[in-house]
Amino acid sequence: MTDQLGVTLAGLGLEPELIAELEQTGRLMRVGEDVPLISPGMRAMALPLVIEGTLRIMREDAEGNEIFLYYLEGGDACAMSISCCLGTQISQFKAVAETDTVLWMVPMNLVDEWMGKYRSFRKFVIDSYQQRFDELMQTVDSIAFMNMDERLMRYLLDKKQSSGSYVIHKTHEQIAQELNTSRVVVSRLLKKLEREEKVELFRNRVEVM
DNA sequence: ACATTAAGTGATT
DNA sequence: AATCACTTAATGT
Repeated sequence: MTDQLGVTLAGLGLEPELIAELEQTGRLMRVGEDVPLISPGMRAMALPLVIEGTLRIMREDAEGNEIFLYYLEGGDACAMSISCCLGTQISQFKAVAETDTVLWMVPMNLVDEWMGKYRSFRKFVIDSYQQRFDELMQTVDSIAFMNMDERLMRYLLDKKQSSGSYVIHKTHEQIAQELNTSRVVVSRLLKKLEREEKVELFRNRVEVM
């Protein structure tokens, strides 16, 4: 078995001492596809670093309506859990494994300590925060200013990029839930995109051209 | 063969 | 864009 953790950490540009600490104090966690990692209201005890797979980050209201926000991929840290750690400690977001995912969980108290101790870690956290913020703003834009068809197309392309595959294994119903709209609307828009030859439709599957 | 789930579509608001 | 109502197609038992 290859040391995927080592590979991931090496790509982050961190000090060797920090990497050693990371490897010593963290623990491995596997999350199966569609298994929720955290829901709003839960307390985050550790900072998840994605080693393999993808996490889907969503906003969810009390009625269970949810909106897709962005994906976390290999090498990404969950910036929102850092805000949990430094602030209220209560999650405002929902994270679900999009595929089978391997995570390296780092205790929150150490995250705080390392921010002061290691320059590279401070930069990593801030950069990661900046990246998430940018993605979040794109999503805000798409919800506020874009039509549903543009939003859908953006969602499909986003998914394509994060998974590295043009095949999307989701039902119209699932897509509708993530965009917080109705299945009928998604079906209609997908059909339109198919006529424009931007996608191809199958049962339980959408292929992006 | 029957039930269930996914997807397509017209009409209405 | 949302909802209803209905149809058709695919899949599971």
